[in-house]
Amino acid sequence: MARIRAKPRKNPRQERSQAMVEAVLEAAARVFVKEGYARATTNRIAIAAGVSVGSLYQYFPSKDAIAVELLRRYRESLLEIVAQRLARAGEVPFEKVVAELLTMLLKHQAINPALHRVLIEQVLRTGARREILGFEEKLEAHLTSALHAAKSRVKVDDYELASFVLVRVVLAVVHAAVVDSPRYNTPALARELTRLVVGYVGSN
Amino acid sequence: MARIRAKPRKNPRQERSQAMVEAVLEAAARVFVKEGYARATTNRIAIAAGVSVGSLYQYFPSKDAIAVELLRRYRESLLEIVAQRLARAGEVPFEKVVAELLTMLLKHQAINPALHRVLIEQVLRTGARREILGFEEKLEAHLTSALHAAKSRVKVDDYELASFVLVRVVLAVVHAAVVDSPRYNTPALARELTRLVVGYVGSN
Amino acid sequence: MARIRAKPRKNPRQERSQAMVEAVLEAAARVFVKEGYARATTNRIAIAAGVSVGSLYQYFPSKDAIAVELLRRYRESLLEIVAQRLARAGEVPFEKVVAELLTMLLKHQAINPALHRVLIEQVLRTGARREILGFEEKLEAHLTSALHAAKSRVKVDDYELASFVLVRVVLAVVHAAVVDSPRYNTPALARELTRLVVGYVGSN
Amino acid sequence: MARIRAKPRKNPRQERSQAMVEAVLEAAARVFVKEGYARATTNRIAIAAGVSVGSLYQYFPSKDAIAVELLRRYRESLLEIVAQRLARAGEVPFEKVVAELLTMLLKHQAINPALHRVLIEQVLRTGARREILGFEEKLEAHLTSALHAAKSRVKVDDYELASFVLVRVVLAVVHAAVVDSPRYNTPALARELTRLVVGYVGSN
DNA sequence: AATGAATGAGTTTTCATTCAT
DNA sequence: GATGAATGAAAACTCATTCAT
Repeated sequence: MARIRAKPRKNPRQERSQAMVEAVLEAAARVFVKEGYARATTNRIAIAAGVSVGSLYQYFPSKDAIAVELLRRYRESLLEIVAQRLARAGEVPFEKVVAELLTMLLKHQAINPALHRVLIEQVLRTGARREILGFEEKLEAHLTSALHAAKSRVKVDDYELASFVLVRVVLAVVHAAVVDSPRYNTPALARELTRLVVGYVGSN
Repeated sequence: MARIRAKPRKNPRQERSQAMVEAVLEAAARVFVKEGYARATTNRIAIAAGVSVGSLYQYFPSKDAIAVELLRRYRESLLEIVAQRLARAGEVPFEKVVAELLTMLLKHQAINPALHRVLIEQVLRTGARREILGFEEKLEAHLTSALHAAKSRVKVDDYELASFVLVRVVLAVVHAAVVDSPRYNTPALARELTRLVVGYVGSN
Repeated sequence: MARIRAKPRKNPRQERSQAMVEAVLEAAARVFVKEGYARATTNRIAIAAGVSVGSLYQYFPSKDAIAVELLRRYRESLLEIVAQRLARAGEVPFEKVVAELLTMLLKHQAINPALHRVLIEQVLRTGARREILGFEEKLEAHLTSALHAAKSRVKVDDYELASFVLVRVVLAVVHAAVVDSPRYNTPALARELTRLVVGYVGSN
Repeated sequence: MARIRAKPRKNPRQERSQAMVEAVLEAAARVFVKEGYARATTNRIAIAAGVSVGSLYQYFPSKDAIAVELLRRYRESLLEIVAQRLARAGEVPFEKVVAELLTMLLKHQAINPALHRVLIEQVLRTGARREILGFEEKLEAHLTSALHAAKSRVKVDDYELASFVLVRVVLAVVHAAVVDSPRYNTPALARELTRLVVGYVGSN
């Protein structure tokens, strides 16, 4: 009997592995946030993931490696989101891009600052700094490009400095609104931030 | 004739104790920043402070307690500085207050975001959340007052929302400039931020 | 044809765990007696047991827990022995039961008063008092029953008081003979004690 | 002005010292019983005694030394009491001596088995075994003498063995009644024990 | 002599990581 | 590969004892 699948299912091994990796990462994220990095023992993570410690170590060489991967993914997804929106900055009214981006971020679809906070210090101690760091810098680069693309509508002198400021500003407010003060996480905040940003980079 | 001490010697006990507490806190700050919280063992801190572990435990019941105290002091001093400057917001041109404040903060006289970063996650896991938390909220309260005082010159609708945004914005940029990207820690940044803030809260 | 295991192998996990628990308890008993409770560190016990400290803590949450379990077992086994002998008190001549019991105890098959002595003070400070305490009381209950069963041959008024006295008397003398003054641990002592007991509770 | 005291007051120094020693011993007894030997820190004892640790060490070279002295005194006083009563065994009806002695002991004027229990294990680990040990043996010696003195009225064969048994019997029951089961600490118990003892050593 | 802060060796305990099953 | 018991280095913390004041 012929197998019909066009795209043959992934090797069950790999599939299983992948599921395990995901399970561990999700569990780790939960445990890191709930217990803090120090109290999140590998055993606890393994249990939360429904696997054995041994299996955990099959896929991650160390506890830190889990943190690194978590941070990597977190940043990757954020970066992607932001880059996509900014890419349209040349075409669309600047204000709209900003408003959209902020609304998106504040919906914390992909944002988990509590996790981010737990991870950042640990990962900084790791050799993975290189790979991981430069997240804000990458965002800045995207923004600098976007500003250049919208040159005519923008009133900043130093594009890089402005990008630096803007990236930090937006991330900080978004993080704060998502993690510390959810009461401020409203459409009003998005409008306010948009006003701030537009007021800073340029009028129209 | 009895001799009257002009400067009555401080109680040597207290004086010595105080010196010890200070030594431990300073050493802890250094070690926390240099090694990270996890690797900053109480023994290491004690050695760095030039005292014995036992003495350390005489004054701090646990490693966490050191972190809590450090964070408390850090925030207290920052709060004081900011509150002082903001108190003059009614009299002086708004722009000037902002510029002064930012310049001050960026000179990181009293600012040590690296330490702050190390501490924040640890202390959040502690019972001291209550005492420690609410730092940003306090800043916000001061700022809200200042905005009210400068009502006529300010163009915001929601004073509290604006304070929330501004506090986070300024802290984030300042911290980033001090710890992540010292290359941006320039007078230009202070000017830029001033422009951002003034552009946001009001013209004159 | 399927092979049917006559002796289904015990779960290796459990088997191993059990062996470890036993090893730790035995080692702890030795070390407690030899070094005293205070000097019996968990590391010393672990080494004596031929396991790692970590393993020790896998099975016992603390040093005290080891002491508690040791005392529990000690008393359990003693209780069993005594209860068995006393159960026959109704059928057999009283004197014989007493003689047998004493002989048994004095042979210190199951008796280790040195250990008992080391443990008792420590365990009394523990939350385990409840579980552990009441050992003598249980013995008294057994004895009271036995005395009731032998009513006709017994000349005591207050069965409970008599049981209290007898239990303490016998335990004390046996312990003393085993641990303090082994020179008295002779058949003569068993005879003497029997005479004492029989003289006290009843003639025939 | 002449001082009139016939017995000049002790040197104030010595007096003070003596008071301090007593204070420490009393405090230590309390703390040992309440907290157990291990948890009874020298600082706690010093505080309980209302003196400084330094002063404590002025009079006792070590924590163990306190325990040793406490045990020494405890035994000394008990020994004295018992010896006094037993000395009259030749003159007075045996039953009366026993009854008196038991009544006295059970009134726990001078008896503190809880303390005794805490001390014994610790002191056994000390070099002071020699000085301290042999308490029961001394009691036995006194009793053996007393039995000899009352030879005609006594029906035991082996005086030493009988003394061994009796000392342990009485101490155990008294201790139990004082510390474990105060509900049995009644005149009835004294009568019962008297009956036991008299039944054992001899009729009249 | 009295004080109590300082000491640091020695404990208990944890937990990342390994490895026999 | 999966499992989870075993490991032991390393950490937090205690407390008997000392000693400068």
